Amino acid sequence: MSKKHSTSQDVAELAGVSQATVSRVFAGGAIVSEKKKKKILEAAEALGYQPNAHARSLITKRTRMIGVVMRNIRNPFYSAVLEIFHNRLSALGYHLIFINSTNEEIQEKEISQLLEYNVEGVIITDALLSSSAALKFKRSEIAVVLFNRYTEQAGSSSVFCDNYLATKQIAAYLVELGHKSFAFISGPSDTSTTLDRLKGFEEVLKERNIDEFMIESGNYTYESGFKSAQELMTKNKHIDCVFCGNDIIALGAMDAIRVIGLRIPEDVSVFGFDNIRMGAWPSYSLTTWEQPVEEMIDGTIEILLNEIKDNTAKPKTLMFKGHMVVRNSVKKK
Amino acid sequence: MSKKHSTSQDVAELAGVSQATVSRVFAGGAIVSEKKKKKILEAAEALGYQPNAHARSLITKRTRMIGVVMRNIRNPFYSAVLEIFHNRLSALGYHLIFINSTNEEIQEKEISQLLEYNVEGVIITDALLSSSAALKFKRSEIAVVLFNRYTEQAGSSSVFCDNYLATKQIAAYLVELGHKSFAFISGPSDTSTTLDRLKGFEEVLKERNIDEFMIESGNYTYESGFKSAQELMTKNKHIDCVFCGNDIIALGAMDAIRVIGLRIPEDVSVFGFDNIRMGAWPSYSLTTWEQPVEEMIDGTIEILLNEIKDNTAKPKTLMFKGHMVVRNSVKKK
DNA sequence: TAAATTTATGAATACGTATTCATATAATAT
DNA sequence: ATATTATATGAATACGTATTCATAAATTTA
Repeated sequence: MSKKHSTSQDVAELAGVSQATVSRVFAGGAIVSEKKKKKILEAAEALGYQPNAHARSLITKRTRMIGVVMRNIRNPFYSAVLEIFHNRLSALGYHLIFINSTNEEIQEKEISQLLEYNVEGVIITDALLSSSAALKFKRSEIAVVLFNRYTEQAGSSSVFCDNYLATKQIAAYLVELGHKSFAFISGPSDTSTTLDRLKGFEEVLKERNIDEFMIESGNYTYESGFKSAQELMTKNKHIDCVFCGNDIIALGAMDAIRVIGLRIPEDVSVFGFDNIRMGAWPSYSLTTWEQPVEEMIDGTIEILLNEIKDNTAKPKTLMFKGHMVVRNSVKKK
Repeated sequence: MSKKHSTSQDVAELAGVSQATVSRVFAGGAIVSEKKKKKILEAAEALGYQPNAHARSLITKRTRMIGVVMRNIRNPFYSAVLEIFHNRLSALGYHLIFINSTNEEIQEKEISQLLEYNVEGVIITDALLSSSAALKFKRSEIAVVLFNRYTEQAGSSSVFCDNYLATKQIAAYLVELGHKSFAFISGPSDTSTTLDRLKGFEEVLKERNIDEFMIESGNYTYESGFKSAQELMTKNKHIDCVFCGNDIIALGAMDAIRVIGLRIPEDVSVFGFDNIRMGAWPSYSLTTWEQPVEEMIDGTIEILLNEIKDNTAKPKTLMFKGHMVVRNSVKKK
C-alpha cells in the first residue's frame, strides 16, 4: 500500500535520483538525461504520483486558477457562458473556482475566498464590484474583468454590449412597424444594464412622440417576466408591444400573454434580448437582439490573460454591438 | 504601497509579535491575549492580509476544495443542480472546482487536475468513473460520489433515482390511460440511466402485451429530442404516446410534434423525466416524473462529507423513488 | 510562601515543490 | 593535450503557513 499522497521525494528514492531531478522532469523546461527521465516516469507511475499544485504555486506564485463569479446560473444565457468560459480556460490550462453570487454586488466573503486561493484572475458576470472591492483585487494584483456589466469608475476592465445603442435601434424598429403603446419589462431597476436599455428605448419613443409607455421592473427570471406581463396586460388592454429586458423574461411574458388569451404577434408583439437558444424554439420564435457571446468571451479572456501577464496594463473596455434576430414574435407590417 | 501579498510575517512585524502568534489568530482555536489579538487584526487590516490557502493546505492537509464534474451544464436540470450544490457546500466552507466534462466517462486529464489540487472530494454528475479512475481517487483517498449515475462495481458511492421502478409505474400509468402505440426517445443508449428507464418501460409493455414500441436514441438535449420526434412521428403516424428520457428531450419532442401539426395531448401524449421548471411553463405543461433534487443533493453531500471525515467508510448507495407530476401533456381517459 | 498549574508567546520545524548554486562529467574547440 | 563549453545532477534553500516544543509569566492550589 502506498501513502496517501506520494511526493517527489518518494519518486526520487524509488528512481534513485534526487528530488530536484524529479521536479525538473515534472516542471519541464529543464535538461534531464533520457535514462533518468524514463526511470523517474516509471517510478511516478508506479506510485501514482501527481505534483502537488499547492506546493508548486507557493514557489512559482502562479496558481493557474481563475475565479468565476456568476449570478443567475439558472438563466440559460449564463449556463452557456459558464460552459464556454470553462472550455476556453481549461484548454489554456486554467482551473475554475465557481462562485454563485446572489447579490447585485460581489460580497466581502466571496472576495476573501478568491484572495485566499490566490486566483490569478476573476471574471464577474452580471454583478458589480464596489470600489473597495476593486481596490482589494488591485492591491493583490489580481486581474478582474466584468462581463456584461461596466463601471463608471473605470477602475476595472469590462466587456459588454452597447445596450443604449441596441435599444435605440430596437425601439426605432418597433415604432416603424406601427406599434403605438409600449411596455418595458425590465430586470432590477438599479443595474446599469437595465438603465441603459431603458434609456435608449425611452429616448426614441420621445423623439417619435409616443407617450404610451409602461414600465414594470422585476428581475431577470421567467417567473418575474410572467408576473409582470400578467399585471401589465390585464391593467392596460391597449398595449401592443412589450420589450423585455432579456430573453428569459420575454419567454415568461409570452406565456403570460397567451394565458390571458392574446395572440403573439397578432395582438401583442414581444421583443427580447440576448438570443438564448430557447428563443428559437418554435413555441416561442422570439425576435430578439443577439449578444455575440463567443466574441465577448474571447475578448474577456484576452483582456484577463493580458492583465495577468502584465499587471500594469490599463483597464480596458470592450464594447460590442450585437445585432437583431428577427423571428415571429413581432407583428410585421 | 504594499507588496503583492502580505504574509503573516509582515503582519507579525507590524504588530510586534511573532509569526506564530499571527497564525494562531487566523487559524483559530488557540489562545492569544486580547491585546495582541487586537493589534494583529489591525495590522492585518492595514496590510490587507489574507491567509494563503495553499500554504495552509500544505500543513493541514485540508484544501477545503471539492471538485464538481458535470456534463451538460446547459441542461436546466444540471444548472439547478450546480446552483444547489454550490450553495450548500459554500455554506459549509467548501470551494468548488468546476469541471465541464464532455465525455460519458471522466477523463484522465480531468482526474489529474483534481488530484493535483488535492480536492477533498469529487462529485460526478451524469458521468461515469472507469474502475481505473476510481482506483486513482481511492489511492489518493479522495472521496467520490456519483450523482444520478451508479456503477455495478460498487467501488464508489452513488445517489440516484430508481429509474427502473419509476419507468414501470410510468408505463403502467400510460397503458391504463389507453395508449396503444408507444415510442421511447432516449439519451445515449450506453448509459445506465437510459438502459434502466428502457428496461422498466419495456417490461411493463410486454406484460400488457403491447408490442407497438419504437425506440429512438440520441442525447439528452432539446435538439436531439426534436429531431428524434420528427423522424419517429413522420414515419409512424399511429404513435399515440411518447415517453422521453428526460424533460429537455420532451420539450424538443413536443415542439416537433406540434410543428408536424399534431396536438398534445389529443393526438399524442408526451411524458418526461426530471421535472425541470420549464416543464411547468404553460406552453408545455409537461407531465413528468420528479426527481427529488434537493434531497438527492443533501444525500450526496452527507455521504461525501462522511467519506472525507472517515476514509475507511464503505461506499454507500442512496436510491430515491421520486414521484409522478401530472400536468396536461398526457391524454386523460 | 512554595509548589503546581494555567496562560501566552516565540523559536524552530515541516509541508512538497521549484530553483539557485556548486560541481562533476562529457563534449568540443584550440 | 589543454582550455573551454555544454550537459547533468545533487545539496541547499525559499515559498507562507500551522504546530510542536520550550519557556516565561501569571494564576491557582496546598
